[in-house]
Amino acid sequence: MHMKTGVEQSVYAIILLNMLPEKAVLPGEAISQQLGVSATYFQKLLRKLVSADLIASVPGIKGGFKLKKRIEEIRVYDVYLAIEGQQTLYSSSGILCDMLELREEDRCCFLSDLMEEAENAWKSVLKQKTVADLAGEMQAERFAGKLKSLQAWVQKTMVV
Amino acid sequence: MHMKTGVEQSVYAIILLNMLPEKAVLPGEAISQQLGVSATYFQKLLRKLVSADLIASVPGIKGGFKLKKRIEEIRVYDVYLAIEGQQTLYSSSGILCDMLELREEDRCCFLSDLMEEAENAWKSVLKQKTVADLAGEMQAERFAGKLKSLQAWVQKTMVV
DNA sequence: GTACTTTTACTCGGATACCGTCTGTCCGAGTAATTATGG
DNA sequence: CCATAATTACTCGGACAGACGGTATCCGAGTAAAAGTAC
Repeated sequence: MHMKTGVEQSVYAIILLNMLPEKAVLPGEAISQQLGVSATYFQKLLRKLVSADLIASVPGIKGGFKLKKRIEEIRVYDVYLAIEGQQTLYSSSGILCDMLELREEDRCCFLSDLMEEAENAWKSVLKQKTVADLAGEMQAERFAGKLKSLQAWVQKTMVV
Repeated sequence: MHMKTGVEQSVYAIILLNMLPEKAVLPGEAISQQLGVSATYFQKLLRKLVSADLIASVPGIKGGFKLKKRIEEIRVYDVYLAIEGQQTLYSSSGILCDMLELREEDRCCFLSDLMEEAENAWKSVLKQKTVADLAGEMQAERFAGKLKSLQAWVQKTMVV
């Protein structure tokens, strides 16, 4: 039971894309290189973010990716959902029902109810925080220099 | 990202063991048979519950398992911890630190903090509910007959 | 110079392989009650 | 009848095989800008 690595990668990719000026895009390979992750695999994740309508893609030469929403409108939960899908953390295998030999209409699972409640508590934390909140925490004084380097890299690497 | 099936199995095994009279035990194979799960694999899970001090084992002929704690004192979280271990749901791969080229002492991850907060919210729900609470929900009128059958099976199957 | 073709560098989606973890099986060792054996 | 040995049915822990999902790679197809070509 472990979260996929793609969620972390996606969050920071979105923060990178947020440094782009209007109409500019970043190629997928450049992003993955900056993040230090597998290029071909990360492009699959980028496509998931496109499907989830968080980022937009531009095909062709001078193509790449850019934000579709403002990061203030992208909750961490949205990124999680885009990468992990909407399956629940827990799914009952129906042991209780089998033991009690319940009919179809009587099927129930007290454990499922509890797990659902727990999962909702978990999700609600992820829904309260936006990627903008995280980006804001990076504005601390001690990161200023490195942030500037990153922005310079974006300016240098972006196209159009 | 999915919870192991062993958690559900363990919870209902504990509820079964709770039907035992003092000093009686249930063999591992009988339990797994009642739950309808793989016998050899489930015995591994039972040993995890023993290690976690939730149940006690009696070796030798006429051996088996019985509760070590009262189910009022066993939180669903304890069962989860016994089966899944204490690893966190999320662990940072340090992408942010790598991008900002932070020194060892400056390492941080805002995402980790958020994920930890979310995980704590999730855990707290599982800590609030005991196995006794779940067993109590099974006392509903419509289950009375089947519960009695289960108890009869326990009486028939237990040893000592 | 303009219209057309070719090249280039991207995204897109599927097929496929790798690898770690969860699930499941098997075996030898330890344990304790029962049964068998010998005096 | 009593003490000892063998049998039996469990737990214990490790080794190992299989299934599955996350990770990673590769390829052909589509797309659009740029470069090249013909008139």
